[in-house]
Amino acid sequence: MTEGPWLDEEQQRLWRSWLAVSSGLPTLLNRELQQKTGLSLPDFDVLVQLSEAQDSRMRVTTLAQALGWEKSRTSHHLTRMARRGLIQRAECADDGRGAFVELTQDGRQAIESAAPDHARHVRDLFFTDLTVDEFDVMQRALSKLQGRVRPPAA
Amino acid sequence: MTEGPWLDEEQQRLWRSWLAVSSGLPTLLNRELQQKTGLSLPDFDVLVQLSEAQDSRMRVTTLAQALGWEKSRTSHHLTRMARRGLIQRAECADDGRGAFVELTQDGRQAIESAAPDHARHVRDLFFTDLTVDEFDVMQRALSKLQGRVRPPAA
DNA sequence: CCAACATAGTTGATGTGTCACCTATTCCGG
DNA sequence: CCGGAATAGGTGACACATCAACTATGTTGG
Repeated sequence: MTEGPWLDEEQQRLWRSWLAVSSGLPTLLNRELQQKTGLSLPDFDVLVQLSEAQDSRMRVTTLAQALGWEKSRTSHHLTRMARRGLIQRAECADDGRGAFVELTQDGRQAIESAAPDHARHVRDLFFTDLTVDEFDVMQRALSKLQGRVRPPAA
Repeated sequence: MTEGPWLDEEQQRLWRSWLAVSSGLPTLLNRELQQKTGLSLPDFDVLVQLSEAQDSRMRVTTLAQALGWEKSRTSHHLTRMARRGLIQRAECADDGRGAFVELTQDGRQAIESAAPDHARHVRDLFFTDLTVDEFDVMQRALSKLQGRVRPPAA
C-alpha cells in the first residue's frame, strides 16, 4: 500500500474524494450557519468550548489546544469575536501574563440558539449515509490519522 | 443512527475526529509544501489541474469546477499566481467573455519538482496507517458524502 | 434586429489563517 | 536575589476565502 513515490490510481481516487468532502462539507455548514445565525464555523467552535468549560471561561492557551489552533490564530479570532460582543477577555490573577476568555450573555444566547440546527445539519450531511459498519471503520481510521496529525505546536 | 436533534456520544466522537483530521492534515501538508517549494496547497491544486489539461491550458470556469472552487475565489487566486509567474491568462477566441489560464514554464517546473515529495508526504500521513479494509470502506463512505456535498454552485 | 436575459470573468470589502516577531511576566539555576 | 531561559499572549503583514456587485459579451424570442 505504500511503495514508490507516487499515488496509485486507487489512492488517488480516495485522496480526491477526501479532499472534495473535507473542503465541501465545512463550506456548506459554514454557509448555512452564517445565514441562519450570523455565526461562522470557527465562532461556533469557540463558543462550544467556552460553554462546556467551568464557569464559561478558559485560559487562551487551553482554548487554543482544545481547538487545535495556534495561539496567534486564537488571539486574532478572539479579538474579532470580542468586537461583536460574543466573548470578553478578563485578567488572570494567578498569572500576570495570562488571560481568560469568557462567554458573554450574547455569546451564550448565540450558541444555545444555534446549536440544535447545526447539529441537525451535521447529522443530515455527514451521518445519514453512513452504515454502522462504515461508522466504526471511519472512527478507527480517523483515530489513527488523528495521532499523526496531532502535534501542531507552533 | 439519525434521531433527535442532537449528536449522541459516538457521533460526537467521530465528528470531532473528523474535524481534527480534516483541519490538521491540510495544515501540515501546506506547511511542508510551502517550506520546501514555496507553493501553497491551493497553488499546487491549480498547477495539477493545468498540467493534466490539454495543452496545459483551461478555461477559468472549467478549472473552477474541477477544483470545486467558486469563480471568484478562482479568479483571485489566479491573479496571485500570475503575479508570481506560475500561470498566465490568455484571451479566448471562441468566446469574447472567456479566458484561458495556462501553465508557464516556471509553473510547469514548479509542479514537476514539487509533486513527488508532496505525494510521498500524503502517503506517509494519510495512507500508511490504513488497512485494506479501512481503505475500501473510506472510499465507499466518502463517495456517498461527496454526493451530498457536490452542488457547490455559486 | 433588438430588448431581455444568461453567462464568463473580475473587483472590492471584509472575514479567516499563518508566519515572524514582540512584550511582559514567570521560572530557575547560581 | 538576579540574570537568562521559558511561557502567555498579542501584533502586523500578507495569503486565502466568501459575498455582493459589476462589466462585457453572448443568446434568444418577438
